[in-house]
Amino acid sequence: MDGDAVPERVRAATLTDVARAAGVSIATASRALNGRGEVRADTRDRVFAVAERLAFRPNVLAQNLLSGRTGTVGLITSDLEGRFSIPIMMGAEDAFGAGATQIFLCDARGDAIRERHHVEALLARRVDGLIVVGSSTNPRPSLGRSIPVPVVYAYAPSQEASDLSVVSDNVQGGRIGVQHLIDSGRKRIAHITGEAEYNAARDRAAGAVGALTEAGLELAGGRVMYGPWNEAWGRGATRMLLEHDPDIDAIFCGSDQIARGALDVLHELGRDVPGDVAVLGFDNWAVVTASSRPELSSIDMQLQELGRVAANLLFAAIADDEGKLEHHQSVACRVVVRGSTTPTA
Amino acid sequence: MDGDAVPERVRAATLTDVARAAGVSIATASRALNGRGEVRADTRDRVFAVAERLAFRPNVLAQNLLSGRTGTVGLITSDLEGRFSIPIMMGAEDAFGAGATQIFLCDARGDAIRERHHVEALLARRVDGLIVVGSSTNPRPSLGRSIPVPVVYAYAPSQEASDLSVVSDNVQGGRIGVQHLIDSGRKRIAHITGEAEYNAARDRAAGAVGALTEAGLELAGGRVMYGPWNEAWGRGATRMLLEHDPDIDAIFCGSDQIARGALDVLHELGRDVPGDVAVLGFDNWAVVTASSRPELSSIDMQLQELGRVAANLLFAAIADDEGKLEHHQSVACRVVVRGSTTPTA
DNA sequence: TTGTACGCGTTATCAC
DNA sequence: GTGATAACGCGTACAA
Repeated sequence: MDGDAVPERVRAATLTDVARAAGVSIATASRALNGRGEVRADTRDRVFAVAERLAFRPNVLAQNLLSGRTGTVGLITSDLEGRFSIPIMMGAEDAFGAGATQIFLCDARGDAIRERHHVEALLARRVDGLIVVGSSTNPRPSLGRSIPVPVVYAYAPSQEASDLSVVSDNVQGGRIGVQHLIDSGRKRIAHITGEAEYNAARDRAAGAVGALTEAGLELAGGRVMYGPWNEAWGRGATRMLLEHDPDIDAIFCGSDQIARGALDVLHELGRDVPGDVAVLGFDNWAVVTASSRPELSSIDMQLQELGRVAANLLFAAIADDEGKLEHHQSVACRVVVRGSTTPTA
Repeated sequence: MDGDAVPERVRAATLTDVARAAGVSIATASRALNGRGEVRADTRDRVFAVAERLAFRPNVLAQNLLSGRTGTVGLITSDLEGRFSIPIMMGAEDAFGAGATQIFLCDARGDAIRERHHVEALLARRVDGLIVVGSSTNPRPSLGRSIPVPVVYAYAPSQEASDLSVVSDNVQGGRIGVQHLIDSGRKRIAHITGEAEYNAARDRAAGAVGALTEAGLELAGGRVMYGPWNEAWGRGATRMLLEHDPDIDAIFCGSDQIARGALDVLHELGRDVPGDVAVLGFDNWAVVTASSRPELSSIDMQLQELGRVAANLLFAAIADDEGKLEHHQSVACRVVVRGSTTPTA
């Protein structure tokens, strides 16, 4: 009752199976398949044919046990929505190259206990290294020195200066945002951003104010407007701003969601964007930028690039055993221009 | 120059190290640590103390090589933003329990070649099973029968009926959406949704229309309005709807983004939500629901639960070798009520 | 060119 | 109660 209807799964073939079927020793089979040493051409072909037929896949576990390296890396995140960690993971995947290294993704859900637990599990699996992705840009506690493999902190740096960290350059992000607005002819530029408790907010503001000062301009509204990271604050702050300073011609926002709120209020009040007022966001989050009217210009943190850099750093640390690595690296942001800062052609 | 300043990493301790340090054989050490067989209490304590001191972690690779099981599962997604796969992964992580099973996350980026590649890499790592998360709810090609481990298709079912699939019950989702609107006193209910090429759109529409018919009501607007899955369509469709049928009292949308568009237009036209018109979304995507005015009621697909179900099914398939499993499972949606369908107290 | 034998770190099965 | 020893699947010196 089972001959063909239910194709039962067969045990995966081992090198021994291949060797036996090809009528050679496992050493020869191994050499043939790995291209090591000298193997006669027809022997090699026979082995390959058999391996193909049996769908032989070398047992990576056994290889690892021998080599001491697993070709796996753990990525621990606390970013529940995966908004930051997914692009970072994709970048890391890229950098690790075609399947040579695979990534265990773990979600600590902001819980230190759970994080510790995942670290233990990953170490038991003998990962070659760890990437820890923070949930905000604020420095986070180090996992400590007792970990037998290299650790790279991505997005959120470690509080420990001797650890390896890769972060976004938010100061530069703030700077190029303002530069873009100045370049498109704006002079009265305001800055609405998130909570001052976040380094991201303070750094972006510092960059923005710095660029304004260098250009001999003052911040419109008189001060950086810190508040919640949401649309409601974007709306509220924009209203306050326009009341106090009706002739502003650009609003640089610390997040796309804040910018979205700003856009909505400007629209309600009949201000033309970008004609009267330009609006620039931060994060370049497609969900928000694409659905705004007009489409939202934004600063992109290049998280995928950040993932690549983190992966390369980890890779180097694994290989060099922390020879001479740059312990703190930062990834530059770039401006993505859309209709909210420049008139569409 | 290196005694303490640069705490060089040490090789991870092995069972042999522990045994030697404790002055026992590796067999005894193993027994003591695993609680197998009889070991004298003080011997056990000594072994534990040494293991603790050396930060001994059993090499899972070696254990796996012996047991033939790795306690790992591959999760392959094509959902670039991770909007669906992240909650599904979290659910799976939950179901697999505390660190007993770990998940390799791979992003195929919608590319069949890359997917195949990841499958191969995962099989080489001897994962115990595979979860494949689709990017839409449309049935997707099967990975085929040649895979030596169980495969569960999540979110998007496999085209192959004999494969294991877990999906959201979109028909039921459409049904409970309409029921909620009827329960809150609505009678002229319209339905704006995504592209008809998507099963998700058609299924939700079918459920919605079914529930209306059962209640003796007709669909306002005369037909299901299919269109792009974005805010712009939500806005356009809502305008058309109100022109043709000004006295509708509820709009059920096939996605939160479409609903967001509908809300914006209603707001522009001075219609009160939910007083004049109720708006109900689908996906319960916090980013959108929380930033809407008023906050958006929505249908939740319970993706985390879906992940749990998929993981349990996979687990059962691994254990039972596909004994008597329900090959096709679906997860019910639920209504999440917020201000856009019921007046806030 | 090919085969034999060892070791990677565990667990399990024997003896003692 | 404890200690040798054989697996697990592979790569590789070494011998043939």
